[in-house]
Amino acid sequence: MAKAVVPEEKRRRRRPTRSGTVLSEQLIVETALRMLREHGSAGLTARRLGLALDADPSTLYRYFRGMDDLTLAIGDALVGQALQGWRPTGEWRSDLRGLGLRIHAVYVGHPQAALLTANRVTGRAHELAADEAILDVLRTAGFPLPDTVRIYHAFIDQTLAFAALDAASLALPRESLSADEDMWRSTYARLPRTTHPRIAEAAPLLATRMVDSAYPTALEMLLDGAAAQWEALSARR
Amino acid sequence: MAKAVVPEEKRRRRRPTRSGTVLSEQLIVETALRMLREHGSAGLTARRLGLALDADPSTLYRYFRGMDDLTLAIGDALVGQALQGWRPTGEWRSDLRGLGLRIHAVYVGHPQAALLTANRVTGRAHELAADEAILDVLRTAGFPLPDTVRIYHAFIDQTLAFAALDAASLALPRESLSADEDMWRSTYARLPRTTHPRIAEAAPLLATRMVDSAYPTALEMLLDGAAAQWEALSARR
DNA sequence: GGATAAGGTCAATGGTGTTGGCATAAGGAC
DNA sequence: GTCCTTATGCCAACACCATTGACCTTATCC
Repeated sequence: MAKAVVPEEKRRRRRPTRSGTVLSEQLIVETALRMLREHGSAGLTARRLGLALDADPSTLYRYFRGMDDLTLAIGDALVGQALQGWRPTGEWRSDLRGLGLRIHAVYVGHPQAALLTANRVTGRAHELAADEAILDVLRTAGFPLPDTVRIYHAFIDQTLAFAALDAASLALPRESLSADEDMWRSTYARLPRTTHPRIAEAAPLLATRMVDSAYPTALEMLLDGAAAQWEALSARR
Repeated sequence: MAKAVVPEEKRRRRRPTRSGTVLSEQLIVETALRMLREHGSAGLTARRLGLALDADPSTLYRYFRGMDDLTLAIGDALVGQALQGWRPTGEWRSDLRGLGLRIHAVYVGHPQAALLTANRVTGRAHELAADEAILDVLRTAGFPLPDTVRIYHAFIDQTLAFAALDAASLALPRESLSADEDMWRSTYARLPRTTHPRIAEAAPLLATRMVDSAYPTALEMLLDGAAAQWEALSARR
């Protein structure tokens, strides 16, 4: 077996599978995303994916070096989806806010996939495009290079970190096999006031609060910090 | 086989394994932590853990309901380690800072384990104790219940989210089997200026910056926000 | 000292990713 | 239109995984 995988743009022969479907990198990733949504983040297996595609599992290795490579491709597809149709307005603050919320929203919209990919560095095309876009927004706004890099770092890490965490809390309760079933109701709300008074008094509020994401608030605080820096800069000019 | 696992405090008979070692929940978790550090986050398997303990893999099921249950126990051990020796000073701001940095530090100190556990809700003793402590700090400081819950939510989510992300970037490069090998040097630094000008110009700075964690900065901003709220509160009194 | 059952062990089941060898048909050359 | 090359799908096999039911040994209690 050839160790190297033929890159998508070099593919010429499109031989249909036994049952007639014609494979492609895109079709495989899309099917994988659907399977993740339906079967949970542990439900993506080579055999099942082959079954869903009406193809032998080993065929996947003509398109990806392995399941890990496929995982990275799925992650990059999410980033690409987030960037789709986005255009810079020229106002750095709303541009960053838009990018952050878009990325976060797409990940949260595919929680099972996000769980697998949110803390991976893919190095693939869409991820590079996103990084380039963020850096460009900051540089175009006039931030010096060191500030640009610092803000970029905080921004992208915060976005991805919250995306992963929020995805996890969305994905896990639906995992049919996972034992994490609504821990907030089953455990926290039933703690006796004598041993855990603070949790007990806060339990009702916690139950409603913990469902929402803290990301929008945290993002706005980060943008506030960047804005303050920009003010200091223009004052010194 | 009994479906129920005998809880640690109920264990009475301590029968040594064939090779003489005496098992316990604590010993298993400690061994698992060591294996995670040595073999990476995918290197913790029942078979290998059994081998390391000189016991049959199936013995583990006398102590945990399954590998997932063991994972939660590992996570709770990390939280316990973070809380060990911590005492509230009465100054809410430094108390929260201390708790956040401690939790983050322990997770980052066990990256492979953190990767597995950081976005799980264990509902076990140490996690409950940590939540109780955070809530108590805020309530004792005089925050009303709704504010307490909101700040608690942002604080714990941000801490765990960054812990997971930072752990991932620390753990993956050492994963022997993972293809993610120093992506920043191998891919980002070699991008041509023509297609990715912003990444190209920032590459040297990025390479040094991206190694550090953005958590301390983000934590301080969160505390600033909480302090501003506290000021507004005391002004209204 | 004997009874009881906790807890360690064995063997088996059905799942997983991955690979080498093989067959077949797609598409270029003429 | 026919032939050749080889890309690409398929099959069978391998080594690993978690989990479980039955068995047996021995620590602990009375």
